[in-house]
Formats: sequence, C-alpha cells, structure tokens
Amino acid sequence: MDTSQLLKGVLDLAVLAVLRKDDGYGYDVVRRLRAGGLNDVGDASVYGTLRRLYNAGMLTSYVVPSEEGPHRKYYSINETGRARLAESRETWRSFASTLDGLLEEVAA
Amino acid sequence: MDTSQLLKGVLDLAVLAVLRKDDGYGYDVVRRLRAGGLNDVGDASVYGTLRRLYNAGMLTSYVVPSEEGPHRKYYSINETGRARLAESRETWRSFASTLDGLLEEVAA
DNA sequence: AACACTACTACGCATCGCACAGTACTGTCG
DNA sequence: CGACAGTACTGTGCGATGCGTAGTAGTGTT
Repeated sequence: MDTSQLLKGVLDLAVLAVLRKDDGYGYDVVRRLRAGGLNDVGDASVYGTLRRLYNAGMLTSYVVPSEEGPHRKYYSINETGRARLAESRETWRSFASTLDGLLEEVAA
Repeated sequence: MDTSQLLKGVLDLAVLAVLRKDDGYGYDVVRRLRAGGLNDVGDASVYGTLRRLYNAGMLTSYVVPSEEGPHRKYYSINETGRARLAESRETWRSFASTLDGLLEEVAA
C-alpha cells in the first residue's frame, strides 16, 4: 500500500508538532516522527519540509557546530508557526471526522 | 487554507465508500461526497478518480442513456474494489490514529 | 583502509487533486 | 425563440509535495 500520499499536506503539521516542545535539527526530527509512528517518512521529505516552513517564516534556525559529527542546523518554532500549527490541527480534525463519517455511513 | 492536499490518497477511499451501497455516475458521486462534508472536492477530481479506479479494475461501468439530459455512465464496485476499500480503510484508520498520537503528545 | 553512522543539500520524478475549456443535451424564462 | 442555467462527461496541463538517489562531509569503529 501507498501510505506516502496520505502524508500530503500533513507532514507540515507533523513537523510543527514535534518541534513544538523542543527545537530540533533535521535528522532528529526524522527520528521523532518515526518514533511517533510515521515509520515510512523519507528523510528528504523532512528536510524539504523544514526548509519550506522556514521560508514561510514559521521557523527560525541556528547552526550548532557539533564536535562529534557534522554541524547541526536547529529549527525553532515561532509564533507564526504555532498559529499555523493550531490552525492546521483544526483543519485536520475536521477533515478526519468528515472522512470517518463517510466511512461510517458505509459500514451501516 | 489548503484542504486539497489532505484529499491525496483518500479520495479513492471516499469514492469507493460512497459507491459501496449503490451504483452511481460521476455527477452523482460528486454530490454525495459534498453532501458527506467534502464541500471543496472538484468535479474533475472525481471523474479522474473514477476513471483511475476503473482502469485499476475496481469498478465496472455501464452507460444509461437518459431521456432527460446527457447519458449517464454508471460505476459499480466489484470484489476487487471492495477488498481495496476495506484495505484502504484500515490504512486510513491506522494513519489517522498515528497522527492524532503525535498531536496529543504535543498538547500534553 | 573500509565501512557505518550522523547530518545536510540538491536534482528530478511520480502522484494526484484541480482549474479550465470544450462538448452535448434538456428545460426555463423573458 | 434565443439566451441562459443545469446536467453530465472528457481532455489538457499545472501546481504542490513526498520521495528516490546521489553527493558532500565529518566522526568513530573494525
């Protein structure tokens, strides 16, 4: 099956979600998402999403040179990002319940 | 906001769902989906999805010439389609609860 | 020296919903 | 009766986005 299509438009939400508590860098965000159950998420998708959110002004970023490996580009959610997160969450919930409704009718 | 991306990979499921009870033609399926809450679904999307599902062997079709308007191309779900519906529904439920989980963690 | 792991970037592809335009038929209203 | 709205379908092309793949670069392990 193709779970990748289901991520469309939702990966933004998921990334914002895992960043809400603590700042994170790309590789770390990937791990958090997978730990959260999104096992199939591609790393390139996450890096791309981070850049998109950053360009959209929802994240700030700062580089931390690591002494044990390559540098890490940390991303931090700002107010715009939080607003977007709240908004997207509502959109998601509404959409999910609508679809569940359609599926329920079928089962009945 | 952009609800259209959320439909990705789910419109198939929704279309199969509304066809499960009764056969339907394109224009009618659009109405059923909108009545079910998917207000923003585009008609071209539905027609395209119907054709895709048909080509994938999940629907059969027959034309009914209407005496009051253009002909209607009815689509009927078959066994393959039903199997796909059940499968996709499970995929959806699993995915949705995973994402809800990620959002819950955030709220906590 | 070879390999694995971490960490990021960049290119190009595939999917899929959608806007738009076009065809065609029916009924209604001025 | 002519213009318009509603019904019903088809086809073209676009845009957003997740992903595969490759490349770069640093560190540690065997």
